[in-house]
Amino acid sequence: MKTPAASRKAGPYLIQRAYKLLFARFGPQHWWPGDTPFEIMVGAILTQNTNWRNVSRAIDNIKEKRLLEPKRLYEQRHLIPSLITPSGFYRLKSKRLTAFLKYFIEHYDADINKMKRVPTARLRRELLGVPGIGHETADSILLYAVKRPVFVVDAYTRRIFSRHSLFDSNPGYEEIRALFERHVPHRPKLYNEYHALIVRCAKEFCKKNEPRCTDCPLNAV
DNA sequence: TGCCAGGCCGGGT
DNA sequence: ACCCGGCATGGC
Repeated sequence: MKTPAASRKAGPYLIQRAYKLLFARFGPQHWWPGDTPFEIMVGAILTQNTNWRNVSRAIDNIKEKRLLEPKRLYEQRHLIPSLITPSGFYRLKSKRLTAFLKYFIEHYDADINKMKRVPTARLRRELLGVPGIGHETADSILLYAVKRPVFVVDAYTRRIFSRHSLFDSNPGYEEIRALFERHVPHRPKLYNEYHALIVRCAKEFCKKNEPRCTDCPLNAV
């Protein structure tokens, strides 16, 4: 029985302590920014490697045209590129969003409650099968729209935990996810908050161009 | 001004 | 199994 590389340093104690430090500093983050499950799914796709401010504009454009509804948006999919232009990579993302809409409509009649009857592992496989949906997007949808206890790994997670030497190797996505899910109780609310806190901390204290991290609460880990 | 932002995919080694 | 370039807009 060998210990996975990613967990050599970050055992249960560190993972839980990091959460407590982040929560103590920042408090609840009230994520995901979006009102309905469908809005969250759209946002998850549009925010790929993109600032949320730009994504927010794109979603506002969709709302203005009363198209933030799966079947209507799919019927009017020729409008998607112009609506989501502000979110960047708009030709690419139009295809990805359209592919997701098609999947959501054909498999679940665009009904989140039908989706909620499917076990997490199978849903993840299905989502990963949609072209343009990768690990992070799939898991964001699973956690924030379907409310499953899934740890979402993103660039911020890697940066924060590497910079504070909590990983001693360069673990892959699934390795990191398994590590956190092993040590965080399986409650969606907790995974929601943990991911949101990591993003908050990374934006404020753990920026890419400032390797210093002054005042970062995780300096105390 | 150049770098960055809540990735993913396809092609090359 | 990695590593890289492409994809695009808007803020600082």
